[in-house]
Amino acid sequence: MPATSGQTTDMTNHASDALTPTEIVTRLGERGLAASAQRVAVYGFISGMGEQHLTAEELHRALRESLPTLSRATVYNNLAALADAGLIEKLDLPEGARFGRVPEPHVNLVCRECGDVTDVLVGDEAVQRLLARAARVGQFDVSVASITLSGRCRDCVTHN
Amino acid sequence: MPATSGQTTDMTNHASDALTPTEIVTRLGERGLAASAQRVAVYGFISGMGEQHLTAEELHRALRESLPTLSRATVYNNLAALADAGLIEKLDLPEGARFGRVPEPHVNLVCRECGDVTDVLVGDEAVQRLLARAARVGQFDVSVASITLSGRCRDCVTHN
DNA sequence: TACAAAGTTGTATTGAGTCTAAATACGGTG
DNA sequence: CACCGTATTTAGACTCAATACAACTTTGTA
Repeated sequence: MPATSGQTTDMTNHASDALTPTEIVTRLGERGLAASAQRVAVYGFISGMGEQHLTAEELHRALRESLPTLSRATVYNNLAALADAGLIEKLDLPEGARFGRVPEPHVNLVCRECGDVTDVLVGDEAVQRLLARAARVGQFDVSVASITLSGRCRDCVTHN
Repeated sequence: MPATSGQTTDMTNHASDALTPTEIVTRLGERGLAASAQRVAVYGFISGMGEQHLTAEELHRALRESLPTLSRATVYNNLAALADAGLIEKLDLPEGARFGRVPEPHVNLVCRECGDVTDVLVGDEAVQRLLARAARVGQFDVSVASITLSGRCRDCVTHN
């Protein structure tokens, strides 16, 4: 199964909306996170990544090109710290976790056949109301919300 | 971290709405799944489980009491088959997958501190409309939808 | 600059989930 | 009911994403 095809393309990372180094340092400071070179690199890379969702290993490989001594543990540490702080999104999928930037409220579409993960933006109000109600009824202090649909993407439906 | 506390209590499995053996066999047949003793046991156990969500290992341990030779692989095989058929729900969480019965449209609340997983039923229409829109916009053939909130449950908020 | 707290590194280790090949059970057919 | 092809089960070996550890380095602050 080509579980990861579709995510690994175009690692070149020059999306127009990548954060500037200054913005990155500021945001980290706001959450009480130190601005180590490694953390800045991880966050910067993801913030300029587009809609893709990459695995920790893929990010490690990509980041090692500019930071050759970057360790696997550090990548995992920082992904956890950034996700806890709400600066990036962590997706728990059957084949392992994937990480991406945090866009507007959205729904994740995961294709079971090709493994592709895409986002669909949805109207704010509907989601917010739904989630707020669930949190209230369940007496829950929500920190992260995640909506995921799994099935077959358009390409896989038409092709097979 | 007591990651699994709260799920492992009361394995005794006598919820009032457990399916009868006949119902189980029928439902399996409808989806083209053979009614092996092991599969019937797995499905039967989960259908009578209440709102809990257990790991594959927890289910394996519980089921072994009545089926001592039941292998780990078989539990995994059947959980995958049942989840694919939509007869049970699979939840991909950071610490591993958990399985439960499929109730009405609902939101899963996952506590990061005690690991507890609970469901909140939500009005059908709101969710359905939201998911339908996402599927249409993303040109996606949906088979499973999952809404998960993570944060702190009421007990953990008041206790710490 | 100096110091405690936070972060990093590389390696060893864990453990959920998968794979394999041989044995067995299922369900339809004559 | 006896048969056969297919699906399923089993036990154990194996994979590899993710974590733990302990020594070392950097960051933020006074």
